[in-house]
Amino acid sequence: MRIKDPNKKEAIFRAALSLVLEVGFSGLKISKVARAAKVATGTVYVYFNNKEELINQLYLELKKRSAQDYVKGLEEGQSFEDRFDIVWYNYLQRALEQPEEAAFLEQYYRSPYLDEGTLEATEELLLPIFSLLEEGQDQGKVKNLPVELLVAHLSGSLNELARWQHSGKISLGNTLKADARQLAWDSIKK
Amino acid sequence: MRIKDPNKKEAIFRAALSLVLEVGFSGLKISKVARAAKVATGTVYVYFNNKEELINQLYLELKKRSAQDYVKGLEEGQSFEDRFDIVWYNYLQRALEQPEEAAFLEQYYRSPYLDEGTLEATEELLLPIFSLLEEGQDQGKVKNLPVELLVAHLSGSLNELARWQHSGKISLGNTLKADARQLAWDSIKK
Amino acid sequence: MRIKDPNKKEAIFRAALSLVLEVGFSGLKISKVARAAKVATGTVYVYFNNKEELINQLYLELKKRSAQDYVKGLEEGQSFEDRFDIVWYNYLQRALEQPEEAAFLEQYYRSPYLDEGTLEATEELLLPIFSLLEEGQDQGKVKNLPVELLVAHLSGSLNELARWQHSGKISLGNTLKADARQLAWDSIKK
Amino acid sequence: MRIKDPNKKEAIFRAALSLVLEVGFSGLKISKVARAAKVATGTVYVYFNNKEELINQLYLELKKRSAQDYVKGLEEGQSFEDRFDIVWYNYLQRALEQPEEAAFLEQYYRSPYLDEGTLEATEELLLPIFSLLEEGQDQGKVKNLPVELLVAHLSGSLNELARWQHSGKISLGNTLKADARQLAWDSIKK
DNA sequence: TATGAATGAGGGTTCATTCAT
DNA sequence: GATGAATGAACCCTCATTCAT
Repeated sequence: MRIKDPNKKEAIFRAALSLVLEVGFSGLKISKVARAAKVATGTVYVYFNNKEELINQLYLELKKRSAQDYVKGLEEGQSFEDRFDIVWYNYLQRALEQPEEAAFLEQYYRSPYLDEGTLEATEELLLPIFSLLEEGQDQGKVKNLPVELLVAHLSGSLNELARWQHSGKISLGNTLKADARQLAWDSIKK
Repeated sequence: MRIKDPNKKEAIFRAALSLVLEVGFSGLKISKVARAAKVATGTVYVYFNNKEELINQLYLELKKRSAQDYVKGLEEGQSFEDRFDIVWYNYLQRALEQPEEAAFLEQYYRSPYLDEGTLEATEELLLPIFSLLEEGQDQGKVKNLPVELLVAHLSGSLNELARWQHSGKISLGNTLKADARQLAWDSIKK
Repeated sequence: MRIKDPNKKEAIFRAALSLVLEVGFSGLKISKVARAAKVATGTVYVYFNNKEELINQLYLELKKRSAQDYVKGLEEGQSFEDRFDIVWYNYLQRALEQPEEAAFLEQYYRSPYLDEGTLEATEELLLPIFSLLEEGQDQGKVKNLPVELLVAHLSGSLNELARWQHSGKISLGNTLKADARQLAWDSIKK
Repeated sequence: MRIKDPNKKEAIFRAALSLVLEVGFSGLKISKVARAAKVATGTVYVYFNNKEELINQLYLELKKRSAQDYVKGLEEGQSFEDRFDIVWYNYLQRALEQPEEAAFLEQYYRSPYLDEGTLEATEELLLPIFSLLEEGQDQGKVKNLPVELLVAHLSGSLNELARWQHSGKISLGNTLKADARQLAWDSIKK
């Protein structure tokens, strides 16, 4: 018996992701995914039981990878301000570099494929960010508002910046990124 | 002879909108829209040549209505701060009251129905908001950053707040709304 | 009560006929017929109970008109040869001048609208032609073959000539018409 | 892996043909074709991109097959009269045996599916018949008229005979066939 | 009678999924 | 496991017919 090829699963993920950016969620056809991944249609069903499972597994995968990215570079002994900066830049960086991801997630949340269980499984992935902000509050550096409010505010701003950049309405060079970070910081700082 | 019933067009709009929130864009079937609007399938085609046209007209309609809402209550002689407040609250209010609208717009931008021409037709609708911020900059009250950056930041934050409220992750009472407005204000003020 | 307008019925007939030539039988939509006849869709149903009836009445009408045309100019005292000539030319003339009619009839015979009763009602219309050939046989001028065979042969040839003319594959001037008549005559003459 | 089954394409052709005879061109529904061919609806689309393509490919196929039939039995060294006889009988035979073909072709020429390119592709298929008549003219056996006129006359007559036979208005036994051939021959012979 | 908006059954086509190889 | 032909439910849209005016 041959063994499942992890490269193929990854290729299918990649294909699905790039297709969502290209043709939207409603244009995501299994046959197109297969062609883009250079496998046969039926092969997709070797790795996923059905389209829903493919989409939900892809969601999970994306969330895990992004969560890892957000905390990249965080180390013991860094000041709160430094840690905030790192996370903020990580988040922006990923949003800018992976426009497919945002496209996918936006569509996923509104789609009939959304699975409550899968959703819950990813909630904890943002815990490090919540903790970070609580840490800032404990140090008296961040406004004493519900962290959910702060996270919604910050992530909403960041995602929108990436969207506008992607659609060409703004052009984020290093200066503008720093300006945006300043906006974020000014808003939450005590 | 019966004459075209404007209520029907509106009913179809409403039905389409609420279905997008319910089942997503990819679940938006004309037959379902018709049923929800309490008309026959064919009737939809009396008012719209095809699905694409329905969706684009709905987009235009939503944009126009929201643009009108944003500037509601603005009057001559108000201070910049007051005007900012009004627009900010108007925006939040509409986002909270019309979750279908956000659902529709998010999906529209990613859909194959997106029409460049239709898009352009709505660009000017945000001009009043851009002007307002420029007014604040002229008065030395708002940071001298590209207004696009400011608008992306503010609207991204507001939309995300509405999303989190709608999904139950936060609960925006009057106090929290005021807090959020403070976040916004602190971020852009000079 | 207003009275049915015979001009409208005729206009509908004309519209239907010209549309069949233009778009074929399967492209014959009641709404298009109505538009072409400059009446409202519903008006068609004032004059005909349904599409089938419209088509069958049109068929009958065409058959009657053409049968009248075929014997136009026939008079007492003409020789058989002259009478054959007249009928042959009449038939060709009508086929050439009314390409819509041929288009309609060909499609009608193959269509699900074909009605056995309507068909029978037109059989007698060709009797004069059958009689004419029998007359020729009685005079020893025409081959003693079943007249149906002769009529099929002659009408098939004539219709095809008109078709080729209409499609541009031949160009029937007076000389060629006379040549074709000679072909016909040589074939049936004893 | 299954491979495309050529029998299926042929089965679809057959099904389409017999349906045209049965219910006419406008009654030709892909779903009915599929059922008659004993395949699923979608399978038709494995072999043809759409209805138009099915119809045009069928047209081409029929034309090719009939053109082959017409010259069956022709051999070197046969006299012109023998060759004319063979082709004339071949043509009649096919018309009698394949009434679906005539039904299909008549409708095709009047249909919106008619494709100019496909049409041209079949024009050369009749060349052998044109050549045959020219040969007869060269030998001084056939009237010196445009061969198009002769072909229109002969084929029109033959097709109509087959139609009348099929509709029961005549009954072509061997004697009557010979009579009809004599009609044809008398008409074109010098 | 005349109109054209409204209806809904039905057709062409797509595509998630299955299955024979 | 891999393939892609085969399947058929379901979608968009059309159009004969009806109906309110």
